[in-house]
Amino acid sequence: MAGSDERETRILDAALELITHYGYDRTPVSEIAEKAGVSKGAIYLHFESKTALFEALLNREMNAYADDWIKRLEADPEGGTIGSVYKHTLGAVNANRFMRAIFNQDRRMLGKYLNETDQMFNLKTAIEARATLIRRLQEVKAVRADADPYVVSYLISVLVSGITSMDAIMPEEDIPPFDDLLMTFGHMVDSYLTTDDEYDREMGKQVIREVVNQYRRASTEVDSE
Amino acid sequence: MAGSDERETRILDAALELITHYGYDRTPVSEIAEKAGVSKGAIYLHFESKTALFEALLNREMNAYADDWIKRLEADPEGGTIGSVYKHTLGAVNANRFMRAIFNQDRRMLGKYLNETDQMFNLKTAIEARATLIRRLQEVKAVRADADPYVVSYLISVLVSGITSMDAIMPEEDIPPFDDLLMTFGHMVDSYLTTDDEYDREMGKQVIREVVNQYRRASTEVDSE
DNA sequence: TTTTGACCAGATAGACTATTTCGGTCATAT
DNA sequence: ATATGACCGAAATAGTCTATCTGGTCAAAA
Repeated sequence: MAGSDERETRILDAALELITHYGYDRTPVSEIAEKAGVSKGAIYLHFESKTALFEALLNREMNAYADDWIKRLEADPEGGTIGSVYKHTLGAVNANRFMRAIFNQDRRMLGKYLNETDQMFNLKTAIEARATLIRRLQEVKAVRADADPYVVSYLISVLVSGITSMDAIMPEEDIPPFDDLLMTFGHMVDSYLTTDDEYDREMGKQVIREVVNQYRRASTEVDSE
Repeated sequence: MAGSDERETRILDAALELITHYGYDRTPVSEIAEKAGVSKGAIYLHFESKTALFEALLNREMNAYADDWIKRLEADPEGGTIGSVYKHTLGAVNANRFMRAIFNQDRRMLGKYLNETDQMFNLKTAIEARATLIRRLQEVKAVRADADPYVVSYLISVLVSGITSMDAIMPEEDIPPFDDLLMTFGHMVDSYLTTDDEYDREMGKQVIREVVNQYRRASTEVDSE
């Protein structure tokens, strides 16, 4: 299977563009095929169903999002605090229209897929993953101990969701520049969660680096499976 | 006009119950009349149009919400910080289903009213009002100077909106208890914004008390106009 | 004067049909 | 083997007509 992988990519590319533009419901498989330059039947050689195709796309974009997140984190010279982790989470989510729709469970774009009984993406899982990081940072005293990890993680998720979807509620021109939101958001999280102790903060950075590396390893495994 | 005021109240009560339950579009004036125990014509003696009725209700609920907010603030022994102000904002919004829909611009409940070109409620105005308080607190150094009032106010509004509407996106059982959210939210805002200096904090409490009193006076004026 | 409810024009919902579109399959061609 | 596109049944959509309902008015009753 030489060009097969490349073709699958082309199909997913086509699906991504059409779905982000017209939404899941209004994107027929036939048009995905046309845009990808293959026959409709060929699509069913790669994917079991439209739902499966969509979930493959979701999987790919999820990894792309994670890679972007890591890249942002590593590029940040001041990165390493919990605030920066979430700051770049927010940045990465915002940069990917598809993932934005996923995190916000946007009906406009995801349409009938949201009716599927067991979606592969689950908000609670995402919140819990973030909570785990907070918990580990608490263990090394890089995050204040009296914060409830799940509650904090939930609030941060609310913020990420809210910030990346306020344009649906409010005219664009009343929304502050995204970079300002990013910065303030990071400061807010940091000043609430990060401890004052220099030593503990360094430990925190290490933990975050560990988690990032784990994440990177996990995502490359998935890619080559 | 003796019982007229009382009747207007009854009409608004009926409208509130029907609209919060069925939404603006699916609540006919005739049903409001029936529930209020008056004729349909009578409603048009009190209000120019369905829209005007709705806005009268909005006005009333806005004041009720403000009163509730003040009551919560005053009942809080630790109240007085900016965090407590927003904590009780969140509490008051959450307690009023109607205001929740307003702050979140909920299409389900507000229906065609959202198409009205100039609604009396404007999110930007609300955000700017909150920003003004932050600005005044900065003047007396009760709030850190490097925070951009509009951006901070915007983020807080996103949180308030998000927290009171996540149930649309997420199953109830995955959402932390509201009181936990309230507390953490308050702490977060405080630890980011409130300064360490004891004296400045006292000044801050005074400013907040002033604003609250102004607010109370303004709202009673409206009530008796 | 105050209140009512019959009344109106326009909007909405419902029923029903005709047509198109869609996800998915499979005989055929390459 | 691999890929195609005509084809299928189911479902959505568009179109049409009708009956009901809605916001708002106003002559008449209280």
